[in-house]
Amino acid sequence: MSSSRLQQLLNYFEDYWAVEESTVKLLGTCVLERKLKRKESILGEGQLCNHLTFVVQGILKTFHTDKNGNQHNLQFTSENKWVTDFGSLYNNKPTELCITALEPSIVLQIKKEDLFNLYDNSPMFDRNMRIITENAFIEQQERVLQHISATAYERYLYFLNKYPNLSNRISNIQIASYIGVTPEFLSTIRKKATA
Amino acid sequence: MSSSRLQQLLNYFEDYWAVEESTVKLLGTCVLERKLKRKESILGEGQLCNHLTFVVQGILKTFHTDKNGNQHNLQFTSENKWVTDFGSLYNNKPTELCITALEPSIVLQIKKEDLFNLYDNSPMFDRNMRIITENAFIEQQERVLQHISATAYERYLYFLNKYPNLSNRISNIQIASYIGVTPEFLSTIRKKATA
DNA sequence: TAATTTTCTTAAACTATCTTATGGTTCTGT
DNA sequence: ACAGAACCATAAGATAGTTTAAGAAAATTA
Repeated sequence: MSSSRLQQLLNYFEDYWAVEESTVKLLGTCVLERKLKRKESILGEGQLCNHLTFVVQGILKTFHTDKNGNQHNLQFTSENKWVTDFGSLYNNKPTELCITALEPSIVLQIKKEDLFNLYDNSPMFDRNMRIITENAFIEQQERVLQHISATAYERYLYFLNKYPNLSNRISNIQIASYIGVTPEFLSTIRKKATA
Repeated sequence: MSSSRLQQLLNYFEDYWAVEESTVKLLGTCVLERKLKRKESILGEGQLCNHLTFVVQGILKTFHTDKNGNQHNLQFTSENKWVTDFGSLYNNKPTELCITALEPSIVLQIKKEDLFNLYDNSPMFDRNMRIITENAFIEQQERVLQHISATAYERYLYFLNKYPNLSNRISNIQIASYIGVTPEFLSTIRKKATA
């Protein structure tokens, strides 16, 4: 795979801690590169999630399809962010989520076994993943708070403010699904927002 | 402090991994016990969160007060669960949350400095906290999914099903605040649920 | 145990959000 | 560059949830 993409991952880690040479080597041997077309998935409903995925370029959406066939976006993952289904990855349970590229994308993936190996061989890698997960938790908690306390209009403004670059790259249908309203209602919200 | 309460914490950890003797000692020196009356708080809005807290007995609620003075419950923490404000704890930011006892409670607390010390001296403790955080993340993600895809009635049934013991100990006002509706509307939901 | 506070319910009017439908616009793959 | 698909706006009628108010039941405190 392109060494520049591995380098992007290493640069990312270096923002958190001084990566040991042994860990750099380990990553070099186990990191897999994958290119995705628009609409291509790296995880589908009912499958086992076997990878931790780092987005080098592009945007992925993580969504759930309910019993009526409606999709609900849990998360967008863009450059230098991680995505996986922890529940499926750690508990060997078939996933109820689907992870799909919204744009042509490039990702790096670490297989489950290799991930556990990294945890065991690099306490700093382990710690780093704890910190990343803590930050992800804070973000989810903030989202829950919004849903129990804010109106759809406020949630939309918050999204625009927090992800200004994403809102230009993602269709309103995807954004509507993320903030939890119908595309039609987002349309009326947008009129109000620009008035 | 009562050694039986420290023992409860150690038993909890032993479910995850074989705790090293050195870590047991460290915990013995740094774990603080605190008794809480009903309505007493361990964290108030605007303060810095300096502790990780383990509930030995009782129930705590973590809530946010919005600009209109309304409270919104993010989390209930009962026996053998952890609670803290990660955002405030790690980033030294004043918290926007409040953590308050719903019942007379007993908690064990680890100060921030002691927590970091534990992370450094026990990679297994560090790892354990990663796993606990991952599980907390999964739970929050499930909540977000519910709010973007399920109706208040469905969220209530889910809560009853997931926390059957909590729903008997907590007032409906607190539950309404947790699932994100007014107490009045929860009342109409309940009528439907028992019909 | 009595007094006080908190909780739960009901109902009516009101607001936010959804559903369905229609038509024009903009993307996307070939 | 074209054809098909996906996207966006608008509007009217339906549903979900809130607000306000008031009274009864239950829990807490003195």
